[in-house]
Amino acid sequence: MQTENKKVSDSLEDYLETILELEKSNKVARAKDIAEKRGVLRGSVTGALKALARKGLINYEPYSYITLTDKGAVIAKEIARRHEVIRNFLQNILLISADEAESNACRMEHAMNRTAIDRLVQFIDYISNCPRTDNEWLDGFTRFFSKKSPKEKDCAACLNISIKDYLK
Amino acid sequence: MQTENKKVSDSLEDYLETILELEKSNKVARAKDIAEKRGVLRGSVTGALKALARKGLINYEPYSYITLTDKGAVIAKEIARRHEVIRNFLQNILLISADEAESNACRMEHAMNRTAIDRLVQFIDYISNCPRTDNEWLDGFTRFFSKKSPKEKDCAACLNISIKDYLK
DNA sequence: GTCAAAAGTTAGATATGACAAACTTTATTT
DNA sequence: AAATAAAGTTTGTCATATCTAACTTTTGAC
Repeated sequence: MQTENKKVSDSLEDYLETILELEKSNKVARAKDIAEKRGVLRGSVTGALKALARKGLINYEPYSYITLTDKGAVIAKEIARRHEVIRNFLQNILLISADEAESNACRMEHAMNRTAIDRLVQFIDYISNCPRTDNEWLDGFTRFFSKKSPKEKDCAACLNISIKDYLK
Repeated sequence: MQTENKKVSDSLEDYLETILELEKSNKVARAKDIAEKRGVLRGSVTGALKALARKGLINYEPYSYITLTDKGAVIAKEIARRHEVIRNFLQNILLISADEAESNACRMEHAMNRTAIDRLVQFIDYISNCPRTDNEWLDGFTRFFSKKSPKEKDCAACLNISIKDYLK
């Protein structure tokens, strides 16, 4: 099977991600479920499946169910990882609503490359582990963008809370 | 002039952004310069210009130079703002190289909506103003992802530096 | 086992966006 | 002002991605 190695389009990346999700929930993916999840018609799915099969990313024969090849699974998991990292950042650090975080992540996952995602992971990790950026700090961000308290309070006192917490 | 109000595609958004940049540097945009900046052929630009004119986003007559309409300028500036916010975040907070920050921002600017961008602006603002997340903290992030010092030092001492700085 | 429904495929249409190459208009050189 | 170069346009082609509607295969109810 001669596989095409050209870049996978955003659309095909989405199909791979959807197939991975269906494999997880249903063992196997069917065209109808892919169409439903992606919000396209069944007819559109067939073309995408042919393209993915040509590239060696899915196991597919007409009228069969669909599974990811090893190569396809690598890409699907990478996209799913990006999605989750971005969603988590938007929702838990930027404190954006779940819906908005989800829809932005869906688009951003195709726009950020590995370098950017990996560094974002480290950034989230750093924020989560550095005592400076603890819950006090995140709560401060909520106040900051809610403008509930336009003037900031005593920052030294705030910092001291974290020192005490850390020393405990 | 009957203008189409459908959503502006990523590609057309890029054209608007490019035209804005050329207006800034050259007063006016010409097809050849747009083609160069966007890395497409001159022939491709003509089609895009027609589409933008149909939507009432640029002033354009065949063989003329190009300027943004008020409506086009609003969109162009919004895209340029997104680009700059994202680039700044990637480069100055995530500490990604200028090149990588730029190329990621180019793609992400189409993927993030206003809600996400506005909150990111506030986040950058908060980081820049909270004494907890000062230069000490950013330096710590560099060490963190460089793994130059796998074990963290005394966090209480580190926090104290910021308190002293803040009280000065 | 038959047959209808569900799932899947095919074919033709539309829309976008880019390319190449020929062609036209505008600008520049002399 | 004519010739030439540069800029802009047109036309035809290609690739992607979707839809609609007709058609085929598979599945499940009976």
